[in-house]
Parts: sequence; C-alpha cells; structure tokens
Amino acid sequence: MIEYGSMDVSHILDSLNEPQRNAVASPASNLLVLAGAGSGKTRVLVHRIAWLLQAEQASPFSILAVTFTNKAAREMRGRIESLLGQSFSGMWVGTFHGLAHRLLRSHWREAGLVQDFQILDSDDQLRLIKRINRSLQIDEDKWPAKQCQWYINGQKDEGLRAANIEHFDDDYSKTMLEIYQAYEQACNRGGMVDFGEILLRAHELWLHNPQILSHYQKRFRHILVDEFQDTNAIQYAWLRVLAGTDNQMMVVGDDDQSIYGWRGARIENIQQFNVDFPEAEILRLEQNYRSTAIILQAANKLIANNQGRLGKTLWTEDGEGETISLYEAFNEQDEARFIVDRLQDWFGAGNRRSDSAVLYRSNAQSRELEDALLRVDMPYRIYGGHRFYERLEIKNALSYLRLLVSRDDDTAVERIINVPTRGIGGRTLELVRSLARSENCSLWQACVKSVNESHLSARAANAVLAFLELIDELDSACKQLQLHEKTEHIIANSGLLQHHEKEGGEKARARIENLEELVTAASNFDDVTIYVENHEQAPSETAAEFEPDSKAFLAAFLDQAALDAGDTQAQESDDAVQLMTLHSAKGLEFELVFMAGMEEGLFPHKMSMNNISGLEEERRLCYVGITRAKKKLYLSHAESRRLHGDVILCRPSRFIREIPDELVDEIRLKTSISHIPSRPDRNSRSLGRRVGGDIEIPETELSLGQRVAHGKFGEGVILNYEGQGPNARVQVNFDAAGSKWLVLSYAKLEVLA
DNA sequence: AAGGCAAATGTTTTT
DNA sequence: CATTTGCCTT
Repeated sequence: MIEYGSMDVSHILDSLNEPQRNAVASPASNLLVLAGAGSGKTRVLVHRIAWLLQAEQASPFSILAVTFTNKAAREMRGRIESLLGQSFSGMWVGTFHGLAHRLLRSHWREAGLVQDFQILDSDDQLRLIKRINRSLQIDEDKWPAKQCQWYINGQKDEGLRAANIEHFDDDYSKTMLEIYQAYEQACNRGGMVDFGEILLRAHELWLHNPQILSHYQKRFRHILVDEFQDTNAIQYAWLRVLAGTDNQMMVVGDDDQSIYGWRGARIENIQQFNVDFPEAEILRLEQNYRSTAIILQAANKLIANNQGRLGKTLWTEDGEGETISLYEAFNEQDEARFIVDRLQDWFGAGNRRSDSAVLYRSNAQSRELEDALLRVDMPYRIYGGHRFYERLEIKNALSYLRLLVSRDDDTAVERIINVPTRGIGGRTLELVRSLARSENCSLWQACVKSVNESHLSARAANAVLAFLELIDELDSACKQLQLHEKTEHIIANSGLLQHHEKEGGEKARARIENLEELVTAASNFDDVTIYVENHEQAPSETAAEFEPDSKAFLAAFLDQAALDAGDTQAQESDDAVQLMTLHSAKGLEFELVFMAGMEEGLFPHKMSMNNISGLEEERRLCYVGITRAKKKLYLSHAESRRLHGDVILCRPSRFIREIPDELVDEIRLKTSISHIPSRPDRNSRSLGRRVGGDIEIPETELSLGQRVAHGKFGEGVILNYEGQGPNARVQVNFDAAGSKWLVLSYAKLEVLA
C-alpha cells in the first residue's frame, strides 16, 4: 500500500510506470509532459487530477481541465469519476470553446455581449460572409467567401481583430480587412459570436476585467491541458493569463503528433511554455503500451527525419511482432481489392472487424474502398462527412427552435423564412433585407414592418404574414411543453416533416430519421448541472427558471448543439471495419491498420510538400498513422491512380523509403497480371526512382513515369505523350506548376536520375 | 419555385 | 470522374 500523508493512494499510483507516477505525483508547480503515442497520456492526466483531489485534497472547484473535443472531455470526466467512485460537479472539464462559452454566458455584460447572444457555427458563418460580400458588392469569383472565412478565422486564431491588423496596400489585404470589419459589425449588431470569437472574447474578458480575472485565478489553482501541441495562439494566451504567477499548470502533449498547424495550432507553444515557466519540470513518457517493437521502430526512424524535435524515442517491453507489409498495387482498385482480401483473411481468422482500420490521407479515397467492401458485403463504418447537428434538416429544425428563443435571430430567419417554400422568393427577401438595413433592425422586425406598412405586393405580404403567424403560433403552442415535446411539435407543425416526406427517396427517408433522432437527442438533454453551474453567481434565481419547459433550457440545448456537433453516425454500428482519414485517427488504436495511398503527391499531399514545414507536418501525420497500429501494419500504394478523371502515374511515398528496409516485407501477388508493366523491384524503391519496364516514348530517351526538370516549371513526372521523336508532345506533372503539355523539341527537358 | 443543365471544383477538421 | 454549385429556364 502506498501512503501519502495518512491517505492510501495506491489505487491512483499502482497501475502506473515510473515516469507516469513521477508526473502524477510530482510536487512541481508546473509540469510539461512530453508523451509519445500510446504512452498513456490521458491516463496520466486522469490520474493526476485524481491525485490532486485525493492526495493533495484539492477542491474540485479548483480544477480546470481542457481537452480538444467534447468527446475527450466526457471521457476524461468519466474516467476520473470511475477511478475515484464519485462525481465532482465543481470541476470544469471541457474544450477551450466550451469553457470560454461558459464564461461568456456568466459574464455576458462584461464581455460586451447581449444576454441572448447566439453561436454561429462555420456554416452559419459562411452564409453570413456571403451575404456581407454581396452587400459590399465584392466579386465572389475573385474573393471566394470560403477564403474570407479562412482569413477571418485565421486572424482570430492569432488573437487579432480587424482594428489590430496593420493594413497593407495590396488588394488582398485591403479587401480582406474590409470584409473582416463589416463582418465584425454584423456580428455585433446581431449579437452573434463565431467559434473564434468565443475564444477572443474570453481572452478580452480577462484583460478588461481584472476583478473577474482575479476571481477565476483564485479559483482555478490547477490547470491541466491535453493535446497541448494543438493549441493556437489565442488559446495559449487565454491559459497564460489565467495561470498568472501562482497557479499550477500541467500541459501534456507530443510535438511529433502536431498535425493541425494548417488551422493555427502552434507547436512553438511548447517552447513558449518553457520560457514562461522556466522552473517547470519536464517529463517524458516514452514507454509505449500499444504497438509492437517493429512498428515503433518504423515510427521512430520515420520521425527522425524531422528537424527541431524535442526528441523522444518510443520503446516497448513487448516483442518484435510481425513485419510491416508493403503492397504495390497496379491501381486504386487493385489496392482496394488487396486491402479487402486481407481484411477477409483477418476476419476469417476469428478477429473482430472493429479492431481493424483503413486510413487514408483524403476523404475522396474512401469511395474505392467502400465499393470493394460493398462488393464482398463486409460491414464498415466510415468517419467524415456531416456531423449530426450540421445536417441540413437538423439545422433547419434548430432554426425554428432558435426563433422561439429570439425572433431577432437573423441567421435563423435567413435559413427558414422560405423552408419549406411558402412563396417568399429572392426578390421579397431582398426587400426585407434592405428594409432591415435602412431601419437598422432585425429581419423579423423588418418583416413585421413590411407587412404593416405594405411595402410588398399583396401576394408577397401574405406569404410573409403567413411566416410571421406560423412562428408565433408555434411559439404559443410550445410554451408549456418540455424540450423534446417542443422539438417534436416544431418538426410536425412547421411543415418540415411534410416537406421531406413529399420529397421522397432514400435521402429523404434518412432525413426524416434524423429529425426523429433530434427528438430523442432533445429528450436526452438533461445535463442540467452544466447550465446551473454557468450561473454560480446567482444559483437560486436561475435554477428555478431552469425547468425543462423554460426558454433557458431550450437555449442551453441550442448552445450545446452548436458547440458539440455530435457524431458522424447516429449509432455505433456493430462489428465493422473502420474507415477514416489519418487526421481523424489521432487518438485511436487498432490491432490491424492499413495505410492506403502512400504515394508522392497524395501522401505527402502535393499541397503540403513544397515547403519544409508542410512536409514535416505530413511526416508527423504519417507517424500518427503508423502508431495507430497495435499488431500489424500494411502500407500500400498504387502505380497509377485515377484522379480528377484522368489516370496519373504515382511514385511511392518518400515516407515508405524512410522506414528501414528490414522492417518491411514487400508483398507480391501469386498470380501476376500479364498486361501490367513489370514492377520496379525493391532495389529501385530504395534508390528512390522507377526503372525499366515502363512505356517508352518512341525515338526519345524518355518513358512514362520518368522524372524530368524544366527550366521554368521545375521538376515533374511524365504522365502521357502523343507522337514521337522531337515532335512528340508530353504531358508532365510538375511538382509545383501542375500538369502541362509540352512539345519536346521546345521544352528542353532534362532527364533526372 | 422547382427542376434541369452547365460550370466549377476536387487536403486534412474542431469548435 | 463525380459531386456540388449557381444560373437559367419553365
């Protein structure tokens, strides 16, 4: 029995290894834990919190733990509670956005918000930007709304408001800034906050309100952060301020698994932590409990190619395990067929399909795999695509509910004013919009005005009136109803259900099912504690109002729908093969893992392979993929692949070469297919080039798949040709410049080794 | 207001 | 190639 003081803490420390135990029971105020893949990262966090609560007798109210997803937050709270056998409602465990949102709801006034501010998800945000761009008369082709959204979110991730951005004189900067400004104004006018805004406001709340900051600084003595390598600038700044000089901070992360640089994550925050907390204790967790020695060795060797790592080498007490298998497929169909064959063998040997996963770089690759799986009737679960609360029909239903909370919710009005269609066309809507603009009022008010003051044709006025009356009717009918009854009533009486019913077809059936699922979700929404804790300042006052039939309850449901978009699939299907991108595989593990499409241009992706930081992030992604595998790893690549319609030749990914040969076995099919050009053998792969056997271009020294250099376009691969000799035209896919047709006699191509 | 057709577009994703 | 989008017709 391990005692701490007079407390028996063996249940917290017993199951841990030495470094894990050091982290969990560390007396240091600040801790940086560099935790390799599969080294028990979450476990250390969970046990550390348990340690604080029990051994150090910390109050649950003094603990704030941050994760990246709601799922991770739920899991963490659950694990702490099951470890200690009780629940701790005073503890804050959540995502950055969840926690920041909670602060803003409590301190809306100090944060400069209206009390019933609405959350914009990225879809709402994009629609708003489109509307703004239209009113600013911005050329949609030149400045796509998507790009503007990217810009705005990028600035917010860096903690920058429009007013803070120094303006440059080029077209791009000027236009983006103009849009950003207009967007900020629109959000403020409408009482809307997007995801980035939640973080930004929460940070400003600290800066502008010393008394509030000091309250939370005194409260949260223990701050714990998971996936620290994925924090962006504003998130770290927020943490930094909260930590102040006195609070204890434990951050856990793995610089080698940072794969979200493209959306603002900063690995440098790890170094910054060392600067900000120079006395912090640094611990490494390198013992891996997941994979075989061979898999770990492959991962270690691969990631060693990255510069500037903090340095970590995974090891295991387990055996070597099976070698990694490499398959060179003829094309993507062959690849899919190969994978499915192996999956069938695996399942036939008595294994569970759900212990296997196929990982790929981009979602488009799933199609071929799905086809192949469908053909042999093997169940699969595919991650990706629209999450539950992001689906069209769900968002529409939620918009009706939002109007019950506030009629002035323009986002909701825009969405459903004519869904289902009720004769309010583009022209009418435009009139209402401009009225709203000139009167500086909400769309709802503009609708009322336009009807009362007969700005509209009789027909249009009728349609608008019908909309206004419908919402009012729904509202009064819902007044006394419970949340799930409200939801049900809205779906049935808004016309949405009939709308989808008469639509017909497979898609519509799924939509109706989703709407039914929404009612279930509403009746499951009973997490009252979350809301009540939001209002710790005045619990007696608000708790009473917070009944399942209250407006506040509905608003809380809508908030959670916005902040936690739910799962991709309604229910976990039973034993099924898991298909997902490498990004979504982070944090998961499988006995058997396939990494498909290991080809230059696809993985590393061509958009990321031009600069070192992009390439290194791709390599980390590969590292993440490899370390998902517990027992057996297959890598595959195709010689040719159909991409955007035409067939391109592919070279094996450099990442394959970066794994030592002795860890890899190349699989060859027993029955070789005669019309396939002979494959380069293993030697050629090691040399990193394709040789022999390929189709030669007549009367030239070139052949398909050959690597060449061009004076202007740089290096590339020959994809196709027409004609022969000096007059031949060749299609070259340049690494940087893309695919071009060139006449040989003019192009002066240099043949590369 | 709905359906049809041409044009555009095609990394990764959470909140 | 396949899917989504926006524009144009009815």
